[in-house]
Amino acid sequence: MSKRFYITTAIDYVNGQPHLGHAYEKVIADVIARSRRALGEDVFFLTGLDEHGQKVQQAAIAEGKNPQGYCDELAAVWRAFAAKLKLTNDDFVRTTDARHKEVVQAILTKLHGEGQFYKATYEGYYSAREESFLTDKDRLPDGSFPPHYGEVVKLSEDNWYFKLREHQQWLIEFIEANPSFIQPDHRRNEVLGFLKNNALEDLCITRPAARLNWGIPVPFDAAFVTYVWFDALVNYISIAAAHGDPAVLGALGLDHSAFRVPHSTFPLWPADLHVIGKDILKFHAVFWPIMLKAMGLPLPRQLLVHGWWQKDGAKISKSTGNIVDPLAVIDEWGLDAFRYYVIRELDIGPDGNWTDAGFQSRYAAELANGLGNLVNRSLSMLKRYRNGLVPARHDEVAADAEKARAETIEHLRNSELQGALVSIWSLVTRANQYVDQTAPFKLARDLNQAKRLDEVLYNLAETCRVLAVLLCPFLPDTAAKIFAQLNLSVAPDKLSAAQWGGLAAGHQIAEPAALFPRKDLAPKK
RNA sequence: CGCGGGGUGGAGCAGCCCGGUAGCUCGUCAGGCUCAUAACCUGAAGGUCCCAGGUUCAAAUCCUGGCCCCGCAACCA
Repeated sequence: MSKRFYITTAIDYVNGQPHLGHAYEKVIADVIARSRRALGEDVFFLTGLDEHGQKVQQAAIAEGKNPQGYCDELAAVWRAFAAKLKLTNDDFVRTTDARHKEVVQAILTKLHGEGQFYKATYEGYYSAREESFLTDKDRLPDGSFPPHYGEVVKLSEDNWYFKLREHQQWLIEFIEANPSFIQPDHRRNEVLGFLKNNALEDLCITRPAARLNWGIPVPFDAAFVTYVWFDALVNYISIAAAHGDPAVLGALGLDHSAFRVPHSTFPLWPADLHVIGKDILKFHAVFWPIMLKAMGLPLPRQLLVHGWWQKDGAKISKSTGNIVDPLAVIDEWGLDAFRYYVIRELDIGPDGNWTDAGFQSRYAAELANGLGNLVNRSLSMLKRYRNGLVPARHDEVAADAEKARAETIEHLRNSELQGALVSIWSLVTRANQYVDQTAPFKLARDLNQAKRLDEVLYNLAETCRVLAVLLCPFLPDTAAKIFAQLNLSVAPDKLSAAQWGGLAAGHQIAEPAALFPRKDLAPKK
């Protein structure tokens, strides 16, 4: 079996409810996953949850639950969230999965055996209330610690460390030699600047079990559990191993029979794309490559780093209530409208600004009046003037459709999702102009123009079909509706199907219906 | 001098790397059309491209200095 296109999202920390930022990242990854399938590739799309750590343990206790039960409940919420977004993920990892723990422990055992870790004592100021060490950055200008930390005491603690330091130069050279490894470019420059101007500290990879027991036990030292990065980041390869990836299994000396998977080989690693937010860039661009190098595994091909959303020009914050609830938006406006807005409004990289007015504007102008109205008017005329029977093929709009298809494919190959939508909409605009220029509603009144009317109606109907194919990765529900209205039982989800001329003469279409119902403009609330 | 992003017609953005007619969406105004979800199409008005220097035949774009916003460093993608 040839290697699949392996794409991941960050795994979310199961410490609350999903919000806009989570939804955004998942939609990006899903559109890319669907695009790659549409381009004919085998895809493996992984998302999931990070469930260990102090905050989860505390939250569980605060609710009178055991941590696993607490995680199980939230995992159900997050799985439902993924389903609501219609993510086409092939697996859903939880870091409390036995399959994941097994790989984490195998890695720790291997690297420990190779002398990659050492134990050291850390001495610092410890806040019992926050259960964390404080640094000088936490101090107030007068040198004291803010009162919300409670009593701060000097404490020393043993932990295990991973030798990051010695790989610094290698990593700089790698990133410089592989400009596409971190995208967009300014994020790469940011990492290089950091690496060139700072000496890496070795990475603390444990927490004393006495202080934190909700974690994966360190196999060579029972007094410790694994601390976040050797747990969370590893999900990208633990799940590959669990599916029988030969590269990971081989590097770790594991046997695929441990995972009871049917595949003898299931090549996934290296990942083609890690989709992440800018906040975790350092961990993915610095810690993760060095961890992989130590394990003897190749690095992922690309980190695609997206920005953050603001709402109405201000930071999104639970505490101030300045939030966007993706589930509420989806319930009110539909999933595709949500997916469209976040991809169309904000290019992958910069920060963006969610406004309800902007959302409604794009819904009305681009979805309802642009795409929706085009499909509706095109199919309505075909229905009215030709009883819904597709006329003989005619190629007047073929060149424009082909241009949109070629541009869209090029954008999708480069994960330029916003650009792809712009290209698709250029065809929507072109088709609406075409209606105006050819005026089929006038041709219909003149029996001598019957042939010309046939030509125009074919061009419009076929354009609708091409649009539906191009939209599949972005707006799966809408694409399906257009196919249904065209009475095409099999949704052609491959971009090759967007080639002009797919509708057969004499084909009977179904009933047209509004794709994006107009909303009363009266603002709610 | 902690790091990073940004300041472009009324609003939101693209263009900047690789100088050469300032572009897009929304809004406004005028016209056209009536197939369609009061949708669609055409045209117009509207800009000191933050400021000041510099380089250049030519600067939104390159260089220097300054001003101002916003993130990260604090639960959060």
